[in-house]
This record gives sequence, C-alpha cells and structure tokens, in this order.
Amino acid sequence: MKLSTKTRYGTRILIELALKVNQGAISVSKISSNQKISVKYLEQILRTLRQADIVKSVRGPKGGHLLAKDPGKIYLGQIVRLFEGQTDLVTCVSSPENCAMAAECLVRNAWQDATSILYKKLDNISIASLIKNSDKNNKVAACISG
Amino acid sequence: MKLSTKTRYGTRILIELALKVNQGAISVSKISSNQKISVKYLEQILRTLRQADIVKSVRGPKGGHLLAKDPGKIYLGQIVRLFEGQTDLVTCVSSPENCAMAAECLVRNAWQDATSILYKKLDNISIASLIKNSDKNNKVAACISG
DNA sequence: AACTATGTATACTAAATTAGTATGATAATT
DNA sequence: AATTATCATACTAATTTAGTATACATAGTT
Repeated sequence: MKLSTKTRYGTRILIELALKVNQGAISVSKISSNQKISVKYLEQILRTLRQADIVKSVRGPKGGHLLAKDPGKIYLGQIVRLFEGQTDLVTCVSSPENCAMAAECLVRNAWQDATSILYKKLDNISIASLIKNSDKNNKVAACISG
Repeated sequence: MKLSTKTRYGTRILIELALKVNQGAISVSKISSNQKISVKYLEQILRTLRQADIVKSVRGPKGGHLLAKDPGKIYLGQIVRLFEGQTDLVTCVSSPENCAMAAECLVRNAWQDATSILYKKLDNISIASLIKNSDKNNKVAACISG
C-alpha cells in the first residue's frame, strides 16, 4: 500500500519541469543532479511520461524534456495509474471466473469502492495546485534549484 | 497499490468465522480446507488477528478460533492497517528531517490526504455489512461451506 | 562530413518484499 | 499418557521493485 519510487520520482520530475516551464527543454543530466536520481533510471521514468503524452522531448545538443501539457491539467491520479497500474484490482471484478472465492469478490467490491474514492481524490490534485501550495509555504527554493 | 494476500486471506477468514459465529471454535484445518490456504500460512495470519484481539483461540482437542468481537465492529480499515502497515507513509510527515526533498513532501501531504479518505471509507465497511450484502446477492453458499 | 551532446530502447542485475514451508514446541482435553 | 489442537520462530522460494549497463539514434556545431 505504499507508492513506488517511480511514482514519487515521476511526480518530482513533473514539479521540476512545471517550475521551469519558461526555461525551455531541461536535460536529463540536470534533472538527474537536481533530483538525485541516476540518469539511466530517470530516462526510464521520462520515457513512461513521454509515452503518456505528459512530457515531450527534444533531441540533440540543447535538447531535453518539457511538459507536454498545462501543469493545471496533470493530475496525481494519472501519474499514479501510470506507474502503479490499477488494472490488477479490476480483473477479478470484470472477469469473475478467475475468482475461486465469491466471498473474496465481495471484499474486492468493497475495496473497489474505496479505490475509486482514492482516485477521485487524486484526480483532483494537479501539479499546478501542488506548486501553488508550495509557494504559500515557502517550500520550493531549498529543494528544486539549479 | 495492491493488497497483500495476508490482507485478503485475513478478511476471508473473518468472514468465515462471522458466518459460523454460533458453531463454536473453528479449527485451523477446517478453515484451511475451506479457504484453500496452507495450515502453516493460516496460522501466521490467525496469530496476527489474535494479537490484534480480533480473533480468539481455544487450545486442545475441539479447539480452534472464533471472533473476539461483534462482526459489526470489525472494519476493513483495521484489517488493512494490520497487514499492510500504514506507518511508512506517515514517517515523512511526522519526521520531516528524513525527507531530503521538500517538494516530495508536498506530494506526500497530498497523498496523505488521499490515504485518509481511503481509510475513512475502509473504516466504514464492517465484516457484518459484507455478509449482509452477500445474503442479498446469494453469493455465499457456493464458496464458504463445510 | 565528423564530432559531440543529447535522448531512446532493451536487457540485465541486485535488493527488497511478499508468500509460503518446515521444524519444533506448548497447552488442554480425554 | 496419548491425542488433538494452537503457538512461535526460522528458513526458503517467488515475485516485484529498483537500479545499472550496453548499444543505438538524432540533432545541432564546427
């Protein structure tokens, strides 16, 4: 029940890109040193984000990554689904023949309800709103810099 | 983001015990064959449930396990917390010195909000309510029998 | 055209977690 | 005392997550 590093790193990356939205493409190596994430691992995460059209990339010298959409339209729900994969929980509901124990399915229905409430909340929190909150609390400068 | 087998098995066990609440102690071997869970693994799960005072046990011949409390007062939230351990998510909020990146903490605050919504829901679903729903839908008999 | 700084893709390895097994004890009933 | 059950700990196996390595593609610069 805890978030994977990919989800957490992915979110941090998006926050960094959102803060630097008017600085053009940000290189992987810069993000790597700012976020203390290895270049190669970062590339994997960025690829996932790019394939989901959350981020776009520019190749060659002076290349890098930038947001593909308004940070007000990127929601934690999307990021979590992207990296955690919600499908596992659904299979039992959509295809009950996999479920030897109907009693367990009942619990899964309940779990499903709870999950949808969780995602409803996450789908309401945008990257932009996180940044706005950080402005209020003076929390950004010390961390994402460079 | 998916539930461990211990959480799922634990819930199934509690449902079985709730359904047989007037049949005295149910032996591990019976639960094992009904639920298709190995005796030894089951014992671990039952020990956790017993230490949390959700279940009580009777030793010796004719011994077994029974609910230690009203199935209407056993909630999924408690079971999930017991087996998943929610603490990991909280440490960063309660002790910010562990958190090198304040930006991530911001996200964790948001995650925390979402988590509390999830548990609020789970804390509202009792074992008794699951059984009531199963009665309505004729879902029990085929699965938890014997 | 060659060079170099960048991103892209896949395959592999290591660490951590989860799931399950094995062994041996303890307690209570008959 | 024998039997039938739970209790506790240690170990092993499988899976997942996290991270590394290698090779390649692209675009700008000289």
